[in-house]
Amino acid sequence: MHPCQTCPLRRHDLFMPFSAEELSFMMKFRSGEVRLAPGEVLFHEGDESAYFYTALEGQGVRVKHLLNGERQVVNLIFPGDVVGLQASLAGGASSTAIASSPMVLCRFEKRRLHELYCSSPDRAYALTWIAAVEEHFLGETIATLGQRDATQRVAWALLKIYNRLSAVGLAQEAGDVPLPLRQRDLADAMGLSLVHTNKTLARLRPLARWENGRLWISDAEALAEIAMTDCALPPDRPLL
Amino acid sequence: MHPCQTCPLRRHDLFMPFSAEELSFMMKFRSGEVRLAPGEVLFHEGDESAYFYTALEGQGVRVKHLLNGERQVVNLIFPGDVVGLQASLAGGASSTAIASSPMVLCRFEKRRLHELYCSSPDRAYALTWIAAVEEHFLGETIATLGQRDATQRVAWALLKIYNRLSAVGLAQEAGDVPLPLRQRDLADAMGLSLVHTNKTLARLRPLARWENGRLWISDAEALAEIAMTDCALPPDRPLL
DNA sequence: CGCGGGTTTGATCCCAGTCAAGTCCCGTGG
DNA sequence: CCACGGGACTTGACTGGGATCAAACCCGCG
Repeated sequence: MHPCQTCPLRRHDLFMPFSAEELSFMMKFRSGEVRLAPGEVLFHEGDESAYFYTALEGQGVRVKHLLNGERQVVNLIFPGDVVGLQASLAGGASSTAIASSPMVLCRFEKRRLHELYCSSPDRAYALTWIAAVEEHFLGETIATLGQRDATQRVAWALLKIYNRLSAVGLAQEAGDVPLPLRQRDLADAMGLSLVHTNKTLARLRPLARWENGRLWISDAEALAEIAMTDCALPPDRPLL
Repeated sequence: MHPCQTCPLRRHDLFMPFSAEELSFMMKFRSGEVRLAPGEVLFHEGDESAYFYTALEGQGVRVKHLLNGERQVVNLIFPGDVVGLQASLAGGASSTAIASSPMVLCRFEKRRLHELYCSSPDRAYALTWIAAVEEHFLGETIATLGQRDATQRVAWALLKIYNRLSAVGLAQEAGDVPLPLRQRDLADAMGLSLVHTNKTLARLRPLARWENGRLWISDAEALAEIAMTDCALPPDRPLL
């Protein structure tokens, strides 16, 4: 019994793809469990994988490599996330999945996906829903990379990460969440240099501290103010 | 009979979500046709739309608005694209869809989506597939915004646009494709200022020209060289 | 003819990338 | 036990790509 089946999973803030009920249903389709040590690779970009996964424990990153050797972290992998579904469907993984901390994942066979679509339309619908949520998030990331400066990007990322992790019950009493990544990972995710990311984190220190693999948010309001999350309505449109 | 039903639709370069056969099947589920004039809005971000669409003719953009008034163009809308599926599923549109040229779209009811999932698993599978492809593309966009400089971004965008449009048969004899957008749109898509986008386009003029709403590519190879599309394999991994 | 939206070009400034040290910490081996 | 080395983090100095400001220019249109 994994923590993710016992902790109160909710579709919180569009961040929790699977409910506990859904997860347990999916368990019938599981084809094994995968355990990764930090730095181990789940799949490489370009791989035509026969599997996709849901993350149960630990954290990782999905990265794309460019010809010049640069890395872009496309997304972080947290407990509850579905990983590699895109790769299974769209003919080859578009990114490499790497564990940042020890991970446990549940493995499913792409082959049986079609079976799932036939036998359980509701679950199939849920899978499409998950893809849609992912798409929503990637859109937000694009807006962040395209329009916000370094301070806003980092504030946005820290808030997103904190909310996502506390939504799956990983927040401790003291209000801190585990975040076993390197600053290099955050830098590559936000399209900033390592050095500048570091300096930005230093400036935000009064509002949020990230040390020893744990993240504290002391002033979420101020962070949100800085991050300037997108407005739901276009400026010229009357507010209701 | 719309051009998109007659022209040879293929799943080309991951860019053509619907085959002609699939499209005609979906036609049974259509609930009407939408025509938009340039500048008209299909849906606003935040809207809880009861519909989603496939684009048949014309082009448009999907934009996110930020609190400071900035715009981010998340994606372009071309004939064959599915629009608003994400909005239908993930509870509210994450972006605003606006027509750049006169558009014709086919409208579907979100309500009947579930029906589709029950009656035709294959089509349901195709829908998830479409979402996965979209996710793939957004990931590439993230890598572009995060890691590439202005010249690379513009070269990448022009190539993508050209390939996408010629894949749906919109290329003329002379090799030009229609691109009725403003430079402002490309700038907002690539996270660059309008001024700098313009200067970059000027520098790329020998390789690609974009005038009067039409785009010519004269040296695709050189453009690809500049764009440095992502490598399928991570650098440290043996090639096979 | 004048107006407004889109495009072009030049001049200036600043955010963030790059280079280069230096610190802290932990694991390894003499 | 301490010396050494390597990896992550920190900090300062310098530079440059792209943002910003400003002013034309080029249409189509009322």
